[in-house]
Amino acid sequence: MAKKASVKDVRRRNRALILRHVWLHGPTSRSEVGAATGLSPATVTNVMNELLAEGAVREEGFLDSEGGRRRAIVSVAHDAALVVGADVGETQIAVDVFDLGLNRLASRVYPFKGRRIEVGEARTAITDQVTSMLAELGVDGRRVLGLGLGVPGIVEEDRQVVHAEVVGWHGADFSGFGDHLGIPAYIDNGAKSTTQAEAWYGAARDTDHAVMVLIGEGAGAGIITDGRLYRGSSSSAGEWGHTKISLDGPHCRCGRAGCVETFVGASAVLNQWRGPDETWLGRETEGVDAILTAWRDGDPAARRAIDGLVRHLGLALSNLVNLYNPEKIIVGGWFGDRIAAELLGDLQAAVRAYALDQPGGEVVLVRSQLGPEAAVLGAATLPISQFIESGAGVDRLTTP
Amino acid sequence: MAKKASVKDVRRRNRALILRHVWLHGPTSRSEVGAATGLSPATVTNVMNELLAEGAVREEGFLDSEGGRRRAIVSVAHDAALVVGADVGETQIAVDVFDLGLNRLASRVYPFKGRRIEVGEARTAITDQVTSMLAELGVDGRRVLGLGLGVPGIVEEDRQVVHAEVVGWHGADFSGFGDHLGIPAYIDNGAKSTTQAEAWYGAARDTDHAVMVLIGEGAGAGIITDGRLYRGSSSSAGEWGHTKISLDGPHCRCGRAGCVETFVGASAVLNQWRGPDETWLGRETEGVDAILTAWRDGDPAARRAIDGLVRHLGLALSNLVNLYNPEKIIVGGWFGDRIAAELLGDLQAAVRAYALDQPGGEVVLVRSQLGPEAAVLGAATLPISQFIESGAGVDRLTTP
DNA sequence: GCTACTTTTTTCAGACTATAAAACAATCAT
DNA sequence: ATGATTGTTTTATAGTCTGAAAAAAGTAGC
Repeated sequence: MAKKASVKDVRRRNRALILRHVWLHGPTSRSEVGAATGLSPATVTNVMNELLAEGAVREEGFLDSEGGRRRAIVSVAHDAALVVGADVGETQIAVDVFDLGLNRLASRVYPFKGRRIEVGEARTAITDQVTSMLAELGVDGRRVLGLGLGVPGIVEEDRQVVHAEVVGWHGADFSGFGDHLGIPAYIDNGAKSTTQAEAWYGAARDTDHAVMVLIGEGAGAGIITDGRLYRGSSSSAGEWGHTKISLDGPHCRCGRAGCVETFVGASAVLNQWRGPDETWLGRETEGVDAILTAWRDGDPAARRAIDGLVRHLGLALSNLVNLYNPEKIIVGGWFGDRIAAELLGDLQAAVRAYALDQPGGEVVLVRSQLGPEAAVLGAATLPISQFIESGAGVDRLTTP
Repeated sequence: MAKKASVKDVRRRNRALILRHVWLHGPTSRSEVGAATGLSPATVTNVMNELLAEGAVREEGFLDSEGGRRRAIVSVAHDAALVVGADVGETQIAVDVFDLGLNRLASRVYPFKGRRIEVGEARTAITDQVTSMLAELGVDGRRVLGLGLGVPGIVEEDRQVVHAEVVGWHGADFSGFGDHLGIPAYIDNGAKSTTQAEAWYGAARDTDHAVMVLIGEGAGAGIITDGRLYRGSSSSAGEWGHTKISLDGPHCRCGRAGCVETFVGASAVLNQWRGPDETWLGRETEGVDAILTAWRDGDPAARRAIDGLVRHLGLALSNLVNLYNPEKIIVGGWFGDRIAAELLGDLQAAVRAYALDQPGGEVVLVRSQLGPEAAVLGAATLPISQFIESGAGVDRLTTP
């Protein structure tokens, strides 16, 4: 239930409010922060002085005068620390190192195309990459604010345990991960962290209520409510890919039938087109190029397959619309992005047709803005999000 | 986005915290409130004195000593004000008057079985009933804390506009309702307010994450997250009855096809049994008795129909499990209650089979506890909920 | 260069909060 | 009776935001 409040919570919350504004809308000025947050100038000054002293933000230069005293520019102290983002995708693990302004300083990829990856291998691969990248950059682990990890499946938030039936992870334990690197680790479902990235820097900027769907081989979703990621009781909220839209549809890799994935996933659509005999393993992207070309050329089988995709995806999205009533749906993922490029209008029409009038009439479909980068970027937002929401009470910043 | 905080918010929140505990777990004592909320004894005393002075709570007697000073009993000041709950159901409007302890003081029903009710008629009926009930009780409107209204369809919270396609209400305007009665009116979707009642007094007591489904002719749902009703961007969250589990299922009264309602609603199941030629209009409850009897007697057609119901409902519920990961699912509504009485085990098994292992393995299905009373009771919780969450800053209480 | 005005930022006093510690109150056990 | 125990209130203190006043740093006109 709800927790008690004390005066200290007020400061923590207002610190977070101010810090978030500097982070997402900065560089900015004190007066603008005051206007945006509703806090009095006195409080803004007060809090900002704390943040400056702690090295979380920095003053750099002035804005031109508007007839009076110049506004001092405050921005994130980019180089006060580093963050690491790692994303366990469908075919590779990507690890990037960023500064606090989320500028990419280093990037590595660990591919495992065409096979499953075990938990142990994933842990080792990430640890090795981070170690060597930091060594290359000549940086100590203590200068890293945190390591964000995006993984498939359901993440139990407190226990750091991952359940990803479709890749064979049953209760995979990630607790203590990052300990021997000396870096605090944060873990979340990849679709959720990717959604966070689009919410901060992409198509869902300044949107209070949005749903992002990520479609590749599988399908995932992230839900933004009141400007924040909605997690539900144990972070399983949004396991949309395995909600069912048919009692007896195609067989799914989760062991059940009728899942959304089996209708809108890339190879599902390819199989609809050319039948289950032709295997697309390892060359799904070519396949998708091919079907889209065939579709444009009027190939009847491709038409049928794409038409079926639009209808099933429209229906599956309309369920999210009825249940969450978002202002926007962002379509992403490598396959989702290609579909959106060609079919956004058709999809929008299908969603309108299937959803109830009121929520359906208000929702707008858009294509993801950040593309493939969003996943790693999103993972890196995990430590930063934690940093901001906690009110930045961390001593990992190098005070100048 | 998030709002700024000030010291006054601290008080408001802690007042709400204390008041909620007295309301839901009272009668109680100051020390117990302190233990439950985590607040210091000093703060509890301080806040409690305010609430006593304002007439929101009352001291009545003492608990037996446990080896030291006796604990003073504090409880809700039952007769400090009244609340009215009104529920627009599928066949009738029910209006009840309660005291603040939610003891029923008067009750009225306005039936409209077998036809639709217009918005204007509903408004008039409710107004008339409330007026005459208050007159009968000899109470002035100013002594009423508020009027809670549960309606079908989607309620836009701020604008007080209702969209209920299935009963023909398109943008029905309820703003200003209650004004000429001199009573503040609060309106919400009936499934949501009913869920609130079960969360406060019924099967979802002390449960942080629960989903309640209400099944009658149609189907609705209410979602409890972190102990509170989840509303989404404009209160449409939980429009489960018109999510779709088939592309080309039976025709729905909302004008589309494949809706959950068309598989699990009462007459849908009856039609499955005896075919669409036999009409059950006006005698659905008899029909349900009949099919359940036939099912127990082993009638093959009844078996098929009930079996289909279990599978479709299990699937539809599993989608909610995957999306919200509740600890409990409460099955209610007049038809849902009968199904639950007979088939809860089968339903639970079906949900487990269709949902992902992790969320599915944890969820428990239970039958609603409050029965048909829940709807009106839930409507009455709307003003009370508002009263509590606002920190009880209202001058409608008769100070003794 | 000087003055008047504007805009931004800081300082300061005031009003509220929660809390820890101490005091007070009321009861029980011996 | 007396001391221990439990519940409640009082008191002193530290932390919070805010409005008003002050200060800082410009611009514009002359």
